[in-house]
Amino acid sequence: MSRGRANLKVNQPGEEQATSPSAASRAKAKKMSKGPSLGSTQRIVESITAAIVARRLMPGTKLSEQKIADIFKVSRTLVRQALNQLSRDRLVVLEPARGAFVATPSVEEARQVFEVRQILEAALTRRLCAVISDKQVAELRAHLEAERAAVAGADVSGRTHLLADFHVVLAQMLGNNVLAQLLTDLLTRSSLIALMYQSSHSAEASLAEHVAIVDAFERRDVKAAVRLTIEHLEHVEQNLRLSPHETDLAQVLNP
Amino acid sequence: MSRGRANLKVNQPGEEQATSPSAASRAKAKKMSKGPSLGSTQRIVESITAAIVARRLMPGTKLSEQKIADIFKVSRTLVRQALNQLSRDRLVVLEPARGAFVATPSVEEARQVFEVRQILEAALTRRLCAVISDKQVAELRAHLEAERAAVAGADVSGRTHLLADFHVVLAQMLGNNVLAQLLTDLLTRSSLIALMYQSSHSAEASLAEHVAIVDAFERRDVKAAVRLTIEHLEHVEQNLRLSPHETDLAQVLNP
DNA sequence: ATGGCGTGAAGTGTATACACTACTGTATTC
DNA sequence: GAATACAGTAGTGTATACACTTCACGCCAT
Repeated sequence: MSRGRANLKVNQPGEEQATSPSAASRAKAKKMSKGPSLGSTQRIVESITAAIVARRLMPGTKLSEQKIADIFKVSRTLVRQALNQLSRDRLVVLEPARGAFVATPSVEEARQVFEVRQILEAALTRRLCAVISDKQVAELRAHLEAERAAVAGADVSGRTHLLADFHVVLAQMLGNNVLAQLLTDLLTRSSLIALMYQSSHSAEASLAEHVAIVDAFERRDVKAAVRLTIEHLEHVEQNLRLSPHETDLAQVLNP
Repeated sequence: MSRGRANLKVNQPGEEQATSPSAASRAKAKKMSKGPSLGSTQRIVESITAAIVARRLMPGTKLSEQKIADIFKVSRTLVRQALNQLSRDRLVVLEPARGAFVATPSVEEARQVFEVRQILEAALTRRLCAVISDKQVAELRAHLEAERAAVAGADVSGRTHLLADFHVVLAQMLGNNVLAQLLTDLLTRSSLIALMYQSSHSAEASLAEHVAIVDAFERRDVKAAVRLTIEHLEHVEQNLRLSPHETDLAQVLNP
């Protein structure tokens, strides 16, 4: 279960297509058939990201370059590229001459991430509510149905992904790829934060709140939609065990 | 001037310190004296960033790995790392098997960047206005004085940097490093956009608007501060020559 | 017994070497 | 004469090799 096609694409649902029009047209003009060329290093990034979000790599874990290189059957060069990329996403921390470690976001950082999310998503909701179409509401309904199925099932990884994806879908509906990309990064960090501080916010509660938000969208009730969005984020944040588990040290070491 | 402390820190004014408490304490506990280790590849990133913002590297310019490696007297390895990092910052575009080019942000991307900036900075202004101290207002006054000096002088690069830095300083005053970092990235992209679409927004006008915003801060006038911030960004955006100069091709080739 | 110091191994940081892809210029054919 | 095919070349993509830092174990001294 280590290699193969185990990567389930946790990170960018929107990908970063069309950074520049020339690049897009050029890529489209040539061959868009061959797949493996795009992402030999990307594959590693996505696998590690998936492993972190799926709690198979705990915060603080050392990521040895050579070990990862052996696992993926590539050289350290590509692994280093992947780790650098993950470092930019704040999922791993690079300590000079010491190595790469799964990030251990601080309480303060967690607070800041959620503050920025609240800012971005409140504005996003406000703007989207003004321009959303019936068809897009229907798409959201479909997404909620997928969430419902995942929550009902036992696929923890897929559930987490879908619940987070809801917010990204909103950004994409606004048509702002820059915002969508930013939000994607913040959501990935949120996932790491949630698992590190053992969020007690149940998936059912998140789903219910998503439903309420979509209901507000359908009514074009801007006030309610924004309020529900803010409250949703507050609920998620408040259900974090926001005490640095230095306390674990006293708890773990009892005879 | 190759190594040592020659890096003039163009990009992150806040740096990314204290990503995790353990990392911070560890770095502090050991030796915080030796400097050169931090940034052999960072130096290249900052130099290229500075060159782009200073209009010494025009959009679309190819960045050959070997040439850059020769210039900085390093191997292609470090240059590739730097280009990857710049790619993540959207300052350069990496085309597979073709090379790295200075990014040519589309009109649509420019619009999106400014939309996100408006969202973030409006909220930032609103929140900061509620908690800003007299001492911080004084700091802003000092920053404005530095801007005034730069605008009066002939240092185009420093002027651009200071005018952009104003917005980052606001974010730092809020104490939200995540927001500050996000805004830093967006401002760098804004600089590229501004030079690419030849902004006609004068430095004097920006400075005047910054002064008006700080005045509103001093009065704790939230409404006015937010309005002035939004208007400021709208002015900057509206003064862009928002027509992709593909027209240049027809304009340049007439007999 | 404890604390400082040197030596070794493991691992990161950088450089170099090789493989393979994409472009340029030339020759060939219709 | 124009378009296509082909070979050479420049440059990227990846792997490997080497240098240097860090950590750990052990030794010696206090």
